[in-house]
Amino acid sequence: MNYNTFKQGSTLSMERICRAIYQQHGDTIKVKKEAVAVRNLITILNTVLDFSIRTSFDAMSLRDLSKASGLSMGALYSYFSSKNELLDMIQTQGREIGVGIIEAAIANDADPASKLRTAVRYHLYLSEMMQKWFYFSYMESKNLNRTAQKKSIQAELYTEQIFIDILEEGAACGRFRLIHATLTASIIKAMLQDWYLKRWKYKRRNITVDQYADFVIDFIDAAILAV
Amino acid sequence: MNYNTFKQGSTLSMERICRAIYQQHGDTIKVKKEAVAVRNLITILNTVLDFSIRTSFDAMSLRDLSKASGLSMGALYSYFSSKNELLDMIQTQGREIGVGIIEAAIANDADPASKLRTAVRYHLYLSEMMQKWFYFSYMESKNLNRTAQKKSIQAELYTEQIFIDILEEGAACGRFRLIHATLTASIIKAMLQDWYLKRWKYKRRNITVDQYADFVIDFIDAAILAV
DNA sequence: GTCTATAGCCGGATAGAC
DNA sequence: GTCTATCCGGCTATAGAC
Repeated sequence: MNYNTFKQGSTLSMERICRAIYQQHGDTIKVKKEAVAVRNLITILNTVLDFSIRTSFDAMSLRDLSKASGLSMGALYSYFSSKNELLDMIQTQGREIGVGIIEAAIANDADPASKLRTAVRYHLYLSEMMQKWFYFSYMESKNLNRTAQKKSIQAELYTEQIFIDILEEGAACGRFRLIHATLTASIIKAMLQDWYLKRWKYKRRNITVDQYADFVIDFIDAAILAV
Repeated sequence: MNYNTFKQGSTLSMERICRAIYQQHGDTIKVKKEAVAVRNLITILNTVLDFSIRTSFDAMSLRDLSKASGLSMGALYSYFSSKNELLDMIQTQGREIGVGIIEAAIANDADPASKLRTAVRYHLYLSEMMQKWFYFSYMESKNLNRTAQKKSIQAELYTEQIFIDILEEGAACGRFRLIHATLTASIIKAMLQDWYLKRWKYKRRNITVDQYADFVIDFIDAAILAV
């Protein structure tokens, strides 16, 4: 499996995500023609995600968004009822992206070591394909209200748990040397996050996601496989 | 070396840092009595750093800062000439913290493996002691203007280079197995950053910085030491 | 559905009293 | 040195025309 194969086999797309958003927000989105709504949602969200990467959601005024997306202030407000709802919308959807994809990928694998490699690789490929979303989820979670922030924390802990489970399974059957599963999962997550948080660095150095994945997997293998 | 020893031997303190800031900003800081100025700077900076951790610098209004610090708007403006200058001031000072400390710690060590362990440990201890500053440097660097942002990037690459050098030295003399030095340094940095970016997580799990340091060092050793 | 115009508010910054 | 009072620009959000 390499990134191109992964990408071509994936059904994820901005179109799909925005259609999902449209269907889940039938009450607040005032535009009734699905085709129009989805088209504009794609424009809006792409613009917001780009702003977030270049500066931040907070620093983006709705006038900025209006200008950059080509939609008027009035038009924007028929897709969300406040700037904060727009933030929530993207955060919530961002969290759902890929839930299930990694679990499905590792489901049919009996060997913990191979399971771990697959989980790492799929996570990296997913974050490569959906980088803007992952970046936004990480960097813009601070401005959320308390309940939304709790959800964000739970999502972080949930994906970490996937790694903890694999690590404990591997330790139990002697495939991994005895290591602190929770701490190991934490730093694995840190390595995965670095890929989408510091894309500028890896781009500048011409590191591809395949190289990064191979490297991280080798590094983890060396650190935890039983001898 | 453990964290307590490190902490007690360190001369770093809010007082020292603020005195340095006061001396470097003699032109913009209108308050002439050093004792008064330093005392208020400590209050101001502590308040700002706390805001950054709880929400963000952007989300903090100067009225918020005024209320929380107990200083009036007018008083605040005798310590900086604009909100943006306040940001720059903290960023610049934050970057200087600990430059030299890590280099000094590893200077007298001949063995690359031991050098690497020391660099990791000192970096973690330093970021533990100065967590607010490290957090601020990382999270609030996006709002900087272009020149300040370049400096921030250079600082990131500079500390990374320390690790690259150690890794290449160790690979050259056969102490480390052949690994991609730049990528290895990157993920080591990611592990170090996780400590101060996700303090809430480690606190919740009762992981101390000593435990984290021991763990990370062991993990890296296992991954890169030649067999 | 989308636009323009504008209400109403909030935040950064300053002037001048004490 | 520090305060209060105030200016003014830019922001979110809405009203109403097309």
